[in-house]
Amino acid sequence: MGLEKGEEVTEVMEGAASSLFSDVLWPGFPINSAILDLPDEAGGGGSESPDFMELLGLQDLSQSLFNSTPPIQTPQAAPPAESSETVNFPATPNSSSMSSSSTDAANDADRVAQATAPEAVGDEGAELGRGKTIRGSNSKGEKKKGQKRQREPRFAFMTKSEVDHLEDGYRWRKYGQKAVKNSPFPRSYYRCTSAVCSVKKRVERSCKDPTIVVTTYEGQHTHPSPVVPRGTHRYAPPPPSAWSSPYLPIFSSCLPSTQTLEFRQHISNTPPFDYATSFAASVGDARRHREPAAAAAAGAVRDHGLLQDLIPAKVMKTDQE
DNA sequence: CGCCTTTGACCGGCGC
DNA sequence: GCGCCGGTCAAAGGCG
Repeated sequence: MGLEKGEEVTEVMEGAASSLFSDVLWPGFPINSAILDLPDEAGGGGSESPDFMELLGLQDLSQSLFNSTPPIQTPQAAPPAESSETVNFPATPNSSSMSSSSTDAANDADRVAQATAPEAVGDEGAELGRGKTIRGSNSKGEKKKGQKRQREPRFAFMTKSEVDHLEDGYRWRKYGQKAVKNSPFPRSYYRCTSAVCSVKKRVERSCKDPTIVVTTYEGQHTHPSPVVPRGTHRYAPPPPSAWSSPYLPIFSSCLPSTQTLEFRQHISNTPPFDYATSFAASVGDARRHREPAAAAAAGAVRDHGLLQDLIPAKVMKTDQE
């Protein structure tokens, strides 16, 4: 199902409520990023989703983003070799900026809402599903008819990037890849490699704009984000408060009370807890096959003090109001 | 050797 | 009931 036109869109946050997030604003989050805070249950159903980007005025939003937000200049962050973009964001060395107007994203959000299997409730269920539970005898038996599984909070980032899998400080294991209908690009499925963590993420490219990567996180990391890379680099881990639940209430409080879609323009609204820190850490995980620039960039974005430099004064002002 | 990706198959939900 | 589609599993292979 997804968001139908005419369906309520409670929040298209363009500066409001930002103070809520100001203290947790991930300094490394791409300025030109769009965050799709996906409803827990958008209704499921039809795969043909409406263009909710359009619905939300994202098109205009993204345009204004690119037009009004000057490229963030960060002395530390050299443009990654992989990126041909000149507008780079320090926190995402392999991603340059963000925003999109693609219906692909809409589809994604829509699909996300309907996609996940209904058995697992919370981390436990999801993790069980990792094994045989889903296929096992109890998965069906435990599910009550007509009762859908509660989903993990999901959060979609649309990032303009040349690489599909954006480093976010966590270690992920790819467990699947599927061709997506109406899209020439496959969707990749990743799971956090931590045994105690069941966070998943999906990565796919927008069919409308192949330079845009839609990353959808599901679940909540139950461990510190900085999985120390096996490589040479490590970034400064976020404070414990950043990777445990404290931010969750904030996140939760922002979830629409009704089944609505919420689009957050991160400039004024932060991604929730570890999604933010996760991304903040992203560049840090330069692990293999990532350019050294990532490491440099990682160091560049740790300091919240840079926030002022990263966010246009205008935005900051808005943020404080 | 450990970890990761790839990839075909399988499963379940949903629409027709 | 059937078919489509998304999500997941797991074996095999690759890489450092």
